[in-house]
Amino acid sequence: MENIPHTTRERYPHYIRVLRAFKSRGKFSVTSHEIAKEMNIGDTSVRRDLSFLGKLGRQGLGYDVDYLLNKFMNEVVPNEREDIVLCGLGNMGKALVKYNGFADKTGEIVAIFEANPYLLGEFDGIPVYHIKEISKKLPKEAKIAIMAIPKDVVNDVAVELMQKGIKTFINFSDGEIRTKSKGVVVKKFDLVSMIQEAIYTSKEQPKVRHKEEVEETIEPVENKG
Amino acid sequence: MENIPHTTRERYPHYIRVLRAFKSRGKFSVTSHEIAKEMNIGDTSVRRDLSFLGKLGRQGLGYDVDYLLNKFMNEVVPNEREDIVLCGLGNMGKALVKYNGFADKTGEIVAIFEANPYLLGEFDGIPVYHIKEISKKLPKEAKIAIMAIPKDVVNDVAVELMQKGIKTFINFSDGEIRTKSKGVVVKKFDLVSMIQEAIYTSKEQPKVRHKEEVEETIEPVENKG
DNA sequence: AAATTATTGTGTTTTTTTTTACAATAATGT
DNA sequence: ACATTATTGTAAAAAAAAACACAATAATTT
Repeated sequence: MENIPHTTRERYPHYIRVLRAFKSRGKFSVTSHEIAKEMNIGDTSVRRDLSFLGKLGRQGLGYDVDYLLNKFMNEVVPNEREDIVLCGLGNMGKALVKYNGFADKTGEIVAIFEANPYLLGEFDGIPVYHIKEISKKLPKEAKIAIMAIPKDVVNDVAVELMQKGIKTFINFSDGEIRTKSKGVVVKKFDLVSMIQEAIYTSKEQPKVRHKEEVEETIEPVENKG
Repeated sequence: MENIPHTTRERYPHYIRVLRAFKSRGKFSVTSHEIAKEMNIGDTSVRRDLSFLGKLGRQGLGYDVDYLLNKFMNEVVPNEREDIVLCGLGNMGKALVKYNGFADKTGEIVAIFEANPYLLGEFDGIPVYHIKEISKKLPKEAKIAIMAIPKDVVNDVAVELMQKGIKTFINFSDGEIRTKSKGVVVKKFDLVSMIQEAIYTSKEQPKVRHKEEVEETIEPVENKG
């Protein structure tokens, strides 16, 4: 778990996601090629990425989905599990709480801070405190904050959180977190950049690597229901 | 605009974001070093990235923020401007519409499709149609869809959209878009992966490249208000 | 006006990442 | 049981990206 290349580590969370998807489709076994296709990378990269966690596959066969998921959940995720606080319970905040219950996956939202007094109390089982109470109510172990508050207050609130020990911010606000102390990581969620990246990708000429192996991924369109 | 490296192109949207942030702070001029710090990359990378768009800076001085932004808005963005449709007007859908008005930036949400009949009509000035009316009401020029509908229907709706010509999906649903025809790009928004990536980044030992140039970015904490 | 300092743009080198190539192995068909 | 096919894991090569190094140039200081 030490000398794993940066790009590989960045991909690990996405392996978990696609493996879950395979599992939910009822797939028990999966090949590097199938994973690669789903992740838009080469199959050798998949095999190399996985090889850092041991010899997980079976030659000629592929990988067992459950085994792989277990490996990830036991060796990759636990080191990374953290308590999370959410600031802001507007549309975005609510959507994030309900998003897909990541409690079992990467950590848990343990507290919500919100300015509107009518929203205080509890939401989805999580305590909702007033935003002015951060210094009193911030759970000691929390190291991550998700910011979903208006742009004019996001930096001030972030500063307060930093002073209480928050090191990682995921910023859904349209404002910027400018003040950064050492060791603080800010990940900005930016829909505009996201859309533009998607457009770039879609306009890029498909890399015809390998040989002539341009594959149709289209499945017969089954209209259920 | 042709032989620009992949990583550079991926970063361009983020330059726009960072430059906007500098501008809103009242900065007129900016150095590659400052941009680099904000983007967590090296300053040489910044200069090289920008050099693909021409000689934009002034030696000894830096770059003019407005000039740079103009360059991006005129040469990078226009080629990438697209009409967008949104599926789903729940918490996430509403949050996305209100997010930060990207109409002037990367494209515009031109139609919303939603299953709940009480929400039909209009939201934030954008027409809201019933999800069953996609084939009738989908704007012809739309090539991008943002999916914010429940997991059990996201693939079916996506298939319908593909058949009407949508090529790029940004998937906020917790369900997967499995069916993919050729040329279709699906960008999955996954909070779990996002948080895990952020944690990885924050745990990584800071790359002390350059010399001993570990900088404190902390600004004096001014508590306004 | 000369020296100093700051900073770009780019040729070159280094590092990182991806791809190719293939031996090893496992199942399947004949 | 032998050939064929599928697929992993990894060494080696190639490609891509990042960093170094520095000439060129612009402002500022002395």
